[in-house]
Amino acid sequence: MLSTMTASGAPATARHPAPGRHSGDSVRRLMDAAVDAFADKGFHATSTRDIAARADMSPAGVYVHFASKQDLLFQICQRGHALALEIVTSARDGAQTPPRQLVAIVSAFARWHAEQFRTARIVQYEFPHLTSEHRDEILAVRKRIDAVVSDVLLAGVASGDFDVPDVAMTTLALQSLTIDVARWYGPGVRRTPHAIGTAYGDLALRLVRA
Amino acid sequence: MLSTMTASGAPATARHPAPGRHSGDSVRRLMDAAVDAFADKGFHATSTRDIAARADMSPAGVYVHFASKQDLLFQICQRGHALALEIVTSARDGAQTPPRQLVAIVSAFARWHAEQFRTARIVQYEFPHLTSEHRDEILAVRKRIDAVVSDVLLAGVASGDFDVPDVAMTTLALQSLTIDVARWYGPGVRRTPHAIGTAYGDLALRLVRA
DNA sequence: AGGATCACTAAGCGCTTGCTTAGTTTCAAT
DNA sequence: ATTGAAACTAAGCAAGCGCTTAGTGATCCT
Repeated sequence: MLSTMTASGAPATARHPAPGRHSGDSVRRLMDAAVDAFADKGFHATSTRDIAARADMSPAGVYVHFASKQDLLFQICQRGHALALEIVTSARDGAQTPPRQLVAIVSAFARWHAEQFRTARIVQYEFPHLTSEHRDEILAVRKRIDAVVSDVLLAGVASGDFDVPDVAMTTLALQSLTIDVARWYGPGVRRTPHAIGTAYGDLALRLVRA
Repeated sequence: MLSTMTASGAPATARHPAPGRHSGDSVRRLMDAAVDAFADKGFHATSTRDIAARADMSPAGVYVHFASKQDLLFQICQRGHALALEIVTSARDGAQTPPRQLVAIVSAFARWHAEQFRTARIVQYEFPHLTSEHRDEILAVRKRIDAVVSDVLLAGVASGDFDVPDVAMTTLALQSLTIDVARWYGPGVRRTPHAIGTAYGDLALRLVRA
């Protein structure tokens, strides 16, 4: 994993993926630190010195592993979107009928947005700050996530399980429901991510009048 | 120094601005400029020079009318939240039964989030960057908006019009639906704000199984 | 042992930031 | 005509920004 494709001729990952040393550890610590900082204060309000300090490193240490602050955001977004797509597709594949698939998708996705709300917040709200080149790459993954939901809706309409006058709009609404969890969820919310997932699965069924 | 005869905006000054000079015009131009900039790039990525330039003013001119960049954000948030509350309450007051009230509220609110998506984006996504003092003041208005929706749901459950197992969660979900419009709407979206409002009114009814 | 390569830091460069200061212009009220 | 207040600008300050450079010590490969 973590296939690093640095944009310019910047430092890439080691040729020897040697399991020795603790280099992979630093990459992980830096990404975790950046996720926390970006989710907390936003990309532009976070300084590279802030990220370095959270990872117990000097400011220059960041640039051993990442080409730039933007590169950090990009790799977090990439990893987050890949994870989101995986969650949605495997939720769909774990159920057979469209109604069950819809519930599985929405509840798993809502749960993820609560459990990993810091990553999800970056994925949903900070990714527009990427350069257009990187943004386009991410947008392609988002389209695939969208298509998974949309296809289940279409299948449900075809099978007569769903009553949906406007599939595109309902897809958007379902996404809104789950995505917005990352905005309002945080430490201090009394509901568990699991309970949120269950409740949102029910709400999704109501939206399609199953 | 050419700015005395700027050809931007309205052609002529007001005939008789009774209360105080033509300062209200500059305040408005600055707030409009800030709304555009904040919505486009985010609060922290926007410089005061950027705002000043969009308002055809020198960087120092901003500080004649606003104490700081944060003050600008605060006043935009304040005005935006006041407007949002007004839209929601007047939508409720324009209808009699809970189902009609719910449709009126959700469709008006969704429509506003599309029509004024720049202001709405700041209201929903940039206000956390306020200082905690200012943030608390804004949060009080948000609670009142929430209460309007929640009360209609409770009334509908009491009257037997709605079937809602968890009023708090459904209130949250209804807010998510409308708020998220500000995230995805923008120039280029083919649906009109009015059509979005109508569609979202229908979705709201489905959520409460009316 | 010697050399290359790595992760990492101290110091700092050039630039932009939010905001201030000192001064000019405009204009209503004297 | 003079005053006084207000709107506005040119210039610039201190601080913080992203990122680079030069160098250090540890580890690996002959």
